[in-house]
Amino acid sequence: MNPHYLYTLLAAHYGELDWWPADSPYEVMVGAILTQNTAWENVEKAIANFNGSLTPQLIEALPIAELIQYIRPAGFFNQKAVYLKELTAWFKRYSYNVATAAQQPLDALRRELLAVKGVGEETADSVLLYALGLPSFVVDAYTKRLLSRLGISVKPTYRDVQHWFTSQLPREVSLYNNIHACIVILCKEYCRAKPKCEGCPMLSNCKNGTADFQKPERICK
DNA sequence: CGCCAGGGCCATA
DNA sequence: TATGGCCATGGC
Repeated sequence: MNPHYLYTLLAAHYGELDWWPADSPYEVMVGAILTQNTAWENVEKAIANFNGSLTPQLIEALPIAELIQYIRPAGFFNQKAVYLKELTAWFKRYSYNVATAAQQPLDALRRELLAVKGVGEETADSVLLYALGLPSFVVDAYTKRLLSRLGISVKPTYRDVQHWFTSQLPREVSLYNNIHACIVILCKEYCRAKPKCEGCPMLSNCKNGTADFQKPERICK
């Protein structure tokens, strides 16, 4: 199993996606913070509280106590309110303009983001890839779990998993975007902590968490 | 009732 | 550098 083949399998079922459930790049950034260890459905409730007026100007102006009320459904609201303020302050360096920000070198931007309180590796890469459109590969809990269930022996650290993909794939935004998108969509349905395997194109014999992915060769042609 | 969810910070060794 | 406790809501 290699990343190219894995992607072939995923794309065969989910196609070419241009993904991240948000209406604007800034909403991607907000979603990336709010979804930290949180069910996406709760993030949607929080974002809906802004009634379509979720802008960096609003978050900048909003007192923390009020911001907390907006994002309450997403949990961890005391810290996340601060994190949203911090990330928004970072974005302001580029006049709240993703095209301006994206002109900077990728590695410099990544270091900047990692220096923002509340932004770790996954959040940084999500912002770079899905908000700025830069080729930074995103690794999340689903990605690690998928590789584990596939029986792929990679040390489950962010760097090692990321390297497993990027060292063997072309450095392309659309490819990075689609791989992570397919993994999230597949895993939301079938690769939770307690897997639900009926109908999964890649799983078989899942019994109460001990399940493993079927040899993909036997599933996809 | 308990487990889980698209992490990250901070204290400690 | 590598663990462990902590943060909090809502769905099941």
